[in-house]
Amino acid sequence: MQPDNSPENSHLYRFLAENGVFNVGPYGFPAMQSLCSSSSSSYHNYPLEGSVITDMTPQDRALAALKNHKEAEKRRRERINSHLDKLRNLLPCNSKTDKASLLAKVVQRVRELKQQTSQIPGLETFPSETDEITVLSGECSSDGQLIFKASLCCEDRSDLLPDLIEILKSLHLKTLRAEMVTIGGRIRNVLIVAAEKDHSIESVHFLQTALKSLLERSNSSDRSKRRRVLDHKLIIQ
Amino acid sequence: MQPDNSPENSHLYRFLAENGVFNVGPYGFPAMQSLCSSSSSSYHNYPLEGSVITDMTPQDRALAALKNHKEAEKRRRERINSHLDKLRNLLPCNSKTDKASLLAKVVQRVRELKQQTSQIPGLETFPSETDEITVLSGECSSDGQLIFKASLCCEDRSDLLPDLIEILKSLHLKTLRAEMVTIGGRIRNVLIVAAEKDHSIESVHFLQTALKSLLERSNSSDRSKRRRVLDHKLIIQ
DNA sequence: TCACACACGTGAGTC
DNA sequence: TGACTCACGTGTGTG
Repeated sequence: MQPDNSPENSHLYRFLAENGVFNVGPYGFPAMQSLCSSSSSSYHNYPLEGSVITDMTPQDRALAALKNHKEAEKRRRERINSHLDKLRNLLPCNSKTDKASLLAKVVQRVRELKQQTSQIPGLETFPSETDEITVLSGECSSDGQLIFKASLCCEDRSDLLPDLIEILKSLHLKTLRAEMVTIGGRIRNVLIVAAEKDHSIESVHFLQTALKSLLERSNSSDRSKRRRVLDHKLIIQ
Repeated sequence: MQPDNSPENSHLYRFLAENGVFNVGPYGFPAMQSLCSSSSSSYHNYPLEGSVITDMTPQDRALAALKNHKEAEKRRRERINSHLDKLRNLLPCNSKTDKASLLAKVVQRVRELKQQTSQIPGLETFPSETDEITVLSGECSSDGQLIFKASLCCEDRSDLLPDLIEILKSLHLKTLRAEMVTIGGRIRNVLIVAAEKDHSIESVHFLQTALKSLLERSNSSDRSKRRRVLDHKLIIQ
């Protein structure tokens, strides 16, 4: 913890004091009401808001900005550290492991887990009774593309595939691998797709919502008209 | 980037200069040979090592320490940031996502992946043809315990279970759940174990090596004596 | 202009 | 003692 007589703001304060611009407070600070609260409702706290805004000298403004900056930076640090603490609880390490080692563990763990989930040969491809959508982001390839896996499980219908292809086309996603398994009128689609890195986040998000609407369209269609589709397994690679 | 006329070391430098202790260099720094190299062979770089170590005044020592400190801190930052960059490539985000958002994504992703790997009902528990050991660290519970999963797949033998129990007892691991599946003379053991948080990392490591030696013991035993064990599935919960 | 994110150098604490 | 980590306030760049 920084003591109260710390040299923070030293240059500005010294300059301002030497030029007799204002009377400094007991800690070298001008008396200034802090409206900062611990409530999360207001993300931004303007220290002078609502109080004496009238006749603010440029020096006052600079000081207020500095104070604001200082507090914002503190909030930023707290945000980062809170996530690090979450990761500490998510991984096998005590609360005292340092940031670098923690992040090294996280990298290793994410790689492990990704490898594990990718090594599920049969189970993931089998159609289940419940509707599912998963869009799993993968690693970035060296040429700036993002490769990810999308899985969709729902009632089978004849125009599902054209709809799916339309979605992929409109999102400029390149299908590297497609696996389709149907059984008992249900279908599971597992796609390995490549997206431009620049729009990867948006693509993943858009694909997820597009698949959701696709699934809702399937559910809203008349169930009584359900055709019996021949069970088959199709892998395009 | 900090400009050369930055006020860094201002207090110390001013103090030293005002007391005429040394002649400052062109940037306010005393002329000092930096032996810092970019080679990774020497992790620590002592700026005055190998040069004029004789007649070091206390001020020189303080300055050298400060310089050392500054450089060490820079290395620390670089280490942390390099791990963050790795995570950026591991996740679906471009290189410009800020630290806090990146870490938020990482937390979310690790949770996703952990949930996925835990939801593999049949495949993971089925004995495979090859020997396997996996010790997967899990989340820390609120009371400071680390819960993790250990999986062992090898040839079945009558004294495997006693050996396993012995290992768990010696490592002070509490078995919360044990699942055993045998088929064709092979066995898969999946254990959910709790370890004290203080020794969690060591426990995970020790368990891994203990299981490895257990597996080697199985392999070195005479294969011709292999009994035919009745296939069964046993779940203790 | 200003809110935000980052790197930096530094004081403090820990082992 | 010194090597190490961390929080802090600050300067700077960006949108």
